[in-house]
Amino acid sequence: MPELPEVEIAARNLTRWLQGKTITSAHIPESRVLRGRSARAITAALVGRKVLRVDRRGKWLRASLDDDSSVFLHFGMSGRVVRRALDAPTERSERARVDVGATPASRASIRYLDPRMFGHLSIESEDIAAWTELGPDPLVDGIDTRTFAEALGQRRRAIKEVLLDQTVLAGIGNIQATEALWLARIDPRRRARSLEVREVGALARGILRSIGETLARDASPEVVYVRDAAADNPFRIYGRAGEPCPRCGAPLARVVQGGRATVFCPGCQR
DNA sequence: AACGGAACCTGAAAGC
DNA sequence: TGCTTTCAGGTTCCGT
Repeated sequence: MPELPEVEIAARNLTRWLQGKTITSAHIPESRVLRGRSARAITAALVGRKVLRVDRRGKWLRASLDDDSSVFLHFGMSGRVVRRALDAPTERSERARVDVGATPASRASIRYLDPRMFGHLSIESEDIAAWTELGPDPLVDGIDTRTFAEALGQRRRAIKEVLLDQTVLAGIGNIQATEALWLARIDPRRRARSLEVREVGALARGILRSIGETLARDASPEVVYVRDAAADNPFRIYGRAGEPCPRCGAPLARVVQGGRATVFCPGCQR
């Protein structure tokens, strides 16, 4: 379930699990998530390498290894990383596994799971275009309103669709775009270039707020009681078409833009 | 160049 | 209950 906040959590976890550690073994079956090299070649390139650091930009992860190569990982729609005991059984959706740790207490198995296989995993000697061509990352770089406004001013498409373009801002997905537009009271169907400067500012704040709240929630999962219905969907309007707008009470509407569902409030998003 | 739509996949939930 | 349909938080490619 990966937009920027989830990938940021994964980056923090991978840093804790892998930074400074040497990969003692790797188990990688052939699958379509692997790019450029065979499973066998990727496995061989990983074993014996130390992980120097893990970085995130947008929805991409980059693990720098001690031979100047890097692992690039993208979660697609259904990717995630987990830590398991060394002897935990292989899971159906397991696409890659590396084992680390020199001492018995520190040994662990880090696994990339991805049932739908829309993700990407590759080893590269240079940064890939998908990484270098990303726009500013809201968490890493912040959002400069002037730069953002200039980018939006060149686009004729709907603002919602433009927010999903990773070269404008990196890391925004369907949920964050939907939530941020609601926070900013902007109709997702408006052309990007039609936004006033103050609306661009409101949108930038909405994006940072939505990402920040999702991140805080994901980083400190509260105990959720089974009977608590709100636990299912923590978002303000995403996935809530037909329900009353939490701000003005009008029924939330659903439209499809660029093949993706958009929920918005016809009452207070203008 | 820019746009809409299809394609790539599996699995969970909703519908009948 | 069980089969069928729909939908999913992403990206890329293809034809217009």
